Amino acid sequence: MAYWLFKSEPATFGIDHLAACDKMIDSWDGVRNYQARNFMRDQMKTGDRGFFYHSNCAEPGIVGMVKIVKEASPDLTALDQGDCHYDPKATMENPRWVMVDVQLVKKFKRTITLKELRDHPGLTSMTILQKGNRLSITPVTQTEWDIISALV
DNA sequence: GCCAACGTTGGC
DNA sequence: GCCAACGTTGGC
Repeated sequence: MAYWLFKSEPATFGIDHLAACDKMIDSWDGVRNYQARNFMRDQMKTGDRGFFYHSNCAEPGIVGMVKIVKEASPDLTALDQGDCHYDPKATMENPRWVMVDVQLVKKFKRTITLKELRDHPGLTSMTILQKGNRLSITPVTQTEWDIISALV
């Protein structure tokens, strides 16, 4: 089983949005970055776990845990001209982008803040903490997962 | 294939 | 709102 970190802006789609979904399941669509797409397409398996991270907000940090309940499938929002993630280069034959379905496992009682993550000596090599990192989906190691889980 | 210009991300 | 860092685009 692998571990991941899913970044999202709470103003657009936060953990409470996921909690409000039917069975607390939603498609992680709208990803328009090849590296992030490839993680979903090539590596994510049903049963994998992920942290839910809030970015671009007053208190950035990890706010909960999700699991993958459906592996990669075409992200059809790319074909929808009315969707804000519409991609004119996507076609039925080659949808170009994929999504996975995630289910909320747990909303944490508090936010594990970005500062807290940065200050932890065991997390210095975490991808999300590297300078200039902007990927919305990043792998998390077992060690990082365990450390962060213990902070909750 | 190079690379300048541009758009986006995201912490602060 | 600022701005550093990065990805994408498109002319050549």
